Amino acid sequence: MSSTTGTLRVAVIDRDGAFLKVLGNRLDAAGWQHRILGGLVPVEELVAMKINAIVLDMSVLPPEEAWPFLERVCGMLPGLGVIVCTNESTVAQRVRGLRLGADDWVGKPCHPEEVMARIEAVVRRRRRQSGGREERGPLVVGELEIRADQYQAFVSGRSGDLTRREFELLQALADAQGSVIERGEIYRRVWGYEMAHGDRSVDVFIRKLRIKLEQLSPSWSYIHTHFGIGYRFDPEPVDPSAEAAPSAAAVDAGEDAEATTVERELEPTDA
Amino acid sequence: MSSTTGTLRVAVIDRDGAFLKVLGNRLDAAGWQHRILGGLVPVEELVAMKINAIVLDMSVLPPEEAWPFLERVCGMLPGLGVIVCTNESTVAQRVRGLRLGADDWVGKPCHPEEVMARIEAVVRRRRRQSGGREERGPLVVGELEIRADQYQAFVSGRSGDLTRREFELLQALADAQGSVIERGEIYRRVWGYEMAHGDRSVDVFIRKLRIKLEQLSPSWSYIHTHFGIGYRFDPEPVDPSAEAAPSAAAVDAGEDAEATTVERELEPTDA
DNA sequence: CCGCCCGGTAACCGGATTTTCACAAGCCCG
DNA sequence: CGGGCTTGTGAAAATCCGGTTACCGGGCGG
Repeated sequence: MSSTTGTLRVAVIDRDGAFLKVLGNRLDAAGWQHRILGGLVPVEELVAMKINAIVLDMSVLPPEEAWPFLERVCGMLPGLGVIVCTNESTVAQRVRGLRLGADDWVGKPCHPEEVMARIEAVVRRRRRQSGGREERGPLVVGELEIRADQYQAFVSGRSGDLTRREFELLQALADAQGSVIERGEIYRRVWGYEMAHGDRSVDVFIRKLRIKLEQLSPSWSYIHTHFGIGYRFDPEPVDPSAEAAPSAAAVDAGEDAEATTVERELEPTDA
Repeated sequence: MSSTTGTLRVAVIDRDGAFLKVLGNRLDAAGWQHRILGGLVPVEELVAMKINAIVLDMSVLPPEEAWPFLERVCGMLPGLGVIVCTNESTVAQRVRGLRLGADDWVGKPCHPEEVMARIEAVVRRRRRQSGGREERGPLVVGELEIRADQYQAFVSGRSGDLTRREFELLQALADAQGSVIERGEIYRRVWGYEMAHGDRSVDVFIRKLRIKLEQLSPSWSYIHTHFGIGYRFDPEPVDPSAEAAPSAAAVDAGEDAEATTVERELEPTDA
């Protein structure tokens, strides 16, 4: 379950040193990003933080501000998971908090692991209902537009006709923005399990993808090979002068001009 | 806040008479429909009940069945709010339950009002993203008019004679406006629970729907297949010329010739 | 009790996609 | 400059997928 959660961004509004310390450690251990806030924070700041959830101790807020703050937060950030984690409380207070929009209410003292499990539960539910993918705006790199909601890449509205695997591969590469990924890692991310020794699937799909990307956007080069390591995704304009002459020689040596991608402007050179 | 909740359907699996009585009263008072279940219930039955949330006392289940049951319920009904409400429990148990998919875990004794507030909180998370469109006006796409209040689609007043499932499928597709939806997601939205591996129901109903939509509005194409992924709903006028004269298509291929792969062996054809 | 409607399942088929192979081409290092 | 290992290529072989049709069984109204 937790594996599906991925990395979360959490804000904690509290002042209880011991609790903060131990919770902080756990959050770090889980790889979640977190930020401690000492008290009342403008809601706009929370918005800017792009967090998935907030853990709030009502008692650190000035009493007359606590409820309005909770209401404001829940109202302004409907997608945010709100877990109130506070000392003793009455049923009425808990009901009030939950009705105001809090997602959960835990009494202190509480185990940080449970707090995290509750955060997960809250975020999980929120994500599920959104159908999994929604806030993933189209990613634009070079001339390419990668649209997760379409499982497809486009250039000026033109579809790349990528198959599912090709698209997932593209996405995995693009997600790494600029860094080299090893084959094994690519395989794990796209295929979902460990690559068998000697499997060339990644290479083959890299090729298919390159072909389709070049058809789509011939003046850019997107996938770069790192010998002995893997591949790197990085859009860069291709330099036309460099390859015009040499490539022409290589190509016309063979016979299969049409089989591969395109008849470029290698023509001009010798024609 | 509670005003937005509307009427909910809740199942309670418990045997604590006093608790059931007082909770039942509150549920009635709130106008929520509820059903008391004495113990282990086949998940299929829960599916058929179309409930929004379930309140579960783990201790009424045989100990070796409790966790698997919780897991099964959460796995099969991802949209269902699951509130575990049980006697004493350890942190580890609560964490386990929450990680297994439970949305909340309350210890007994607890105030029924709080249980209800927690149900609301859980269900609220669920509805938020889905847009809570109750008063969905007739949706018009292409020639089609989708009327939720009639469970039916029309073209210039003529009914499509869609069955309930067909209509729900259409609606689910249309709600996604333009995005590709995976089969599993479609199934989840229309059937309400997790699709079993190898289930072809979606495909078959897509076909039935396509047939009826085509009868209704032959000059439009609404449902598009995305191989290996799912379907996309997007009304577009069908191109009559395309199929009328296939030979013509080949000739005028000039426009998108390079868009698709097209390894054209230019010479063989007429040479 | 009969038949029809509707949802759901099984199976077949053709086409799309993925995997696997064999070999050519490249890169690195000594 | 040559060998050894890595990557690019092309295509065949193996799978996977979706379209379609037939059929089964429950619910319902006559």
